[in-house]
Amino acid sequence: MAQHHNHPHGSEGLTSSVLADRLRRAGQRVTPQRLVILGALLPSGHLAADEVFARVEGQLPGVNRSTVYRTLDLFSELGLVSVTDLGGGARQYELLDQPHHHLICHRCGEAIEMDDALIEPMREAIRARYGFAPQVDHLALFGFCIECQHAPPARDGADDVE
Amino acid sequence: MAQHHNHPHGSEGLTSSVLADRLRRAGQRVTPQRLVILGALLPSGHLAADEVFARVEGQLPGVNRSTVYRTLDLFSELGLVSVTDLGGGARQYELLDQPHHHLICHRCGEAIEMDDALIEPMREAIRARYGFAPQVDHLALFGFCIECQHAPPARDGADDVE
DNA sequence: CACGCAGATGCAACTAGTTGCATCTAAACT
DNA sequence: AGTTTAGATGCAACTAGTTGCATCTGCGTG
Repeated sequence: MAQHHNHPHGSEGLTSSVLADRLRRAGQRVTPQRLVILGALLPSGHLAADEVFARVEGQLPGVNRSTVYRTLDLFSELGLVSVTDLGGGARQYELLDQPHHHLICHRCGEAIEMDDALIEPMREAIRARYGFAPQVDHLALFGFCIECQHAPPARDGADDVE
Repeated sequence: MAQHHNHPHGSEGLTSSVLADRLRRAGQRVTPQRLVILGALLPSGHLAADEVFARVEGQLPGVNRSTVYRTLDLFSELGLVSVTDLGGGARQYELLDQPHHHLICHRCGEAIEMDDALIEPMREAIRARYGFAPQVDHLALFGFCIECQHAPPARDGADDVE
């Protein structure tokens, strides 16, 4: 019900120029393609690579799909965007501001938003134990929601669960 | 009884018939394809869908790739196998016995094996807070390993890391 | 402000994964 | 055993994502 029009973990404070700076500081080149792709991600929440491509092509005809993929990949490695498989066929890309996470029900498909505080201890523990610095900004954990936990493992017949 | 002699998180104790039972108990049909696919996963660790397909086809000529995908998908939902994107192009499927996890370096690609104990608290917290039962048996977390943490974000030029 | 070149892009062919539909079959019920 | 049917499979066309290579360009250097 409560559809948040201002998405709760958006990127309100970010602008293209700030992002260009982040690119430059990371030792990466600032190209028109990269700026437009970044711009395409600014307004909304999750976007599939194809949706990004569509927006980008509108602004910069001739860009190639592989450039979009490669750039999204780069941004993900730079920690600028998160890549998440929400189980809906295509991975979802999102400009990263506030870390947030999803719990996705294998049975009914419901996605619950999860507080980052719940994974912070794990981050710490990993850092302490392995010296590894995890970038866990957008986790998708699959499992069963409270309603489906005791229901039979139906898949798309989707009996009377609602 | 030794827990594991060969691979550290294998499925030594499992046999086809046990797995067939698990299928049946879950209200799923037991078909030759499913048994062969299960069997293909028995011996080794990670397997890409395509490798599974190759093995299956050897035993049961005529099986279709989509059957393999659909079946692996089903098994994952039943909690029989884990699906993990290790960043190497194709997702890795593995018969699930001991939960285990990987820390993968964005820069050098190294994969560290992570103790399940580090994520158990998160599981608990999620259960307690949301009533959601997460199935986190094979997590892949990306980030930077201790060596690469202070190195420049090079990708495949792979300059002289020390 | 021209030059050089590491690195970014475009292109095309490829691999990986998904889906709608017709047919077939496991298993429930006579 | 024979019948029935929900659900599994095969097929084919499709979407999603990757990669090698030739060309182009951002940006550091003189």
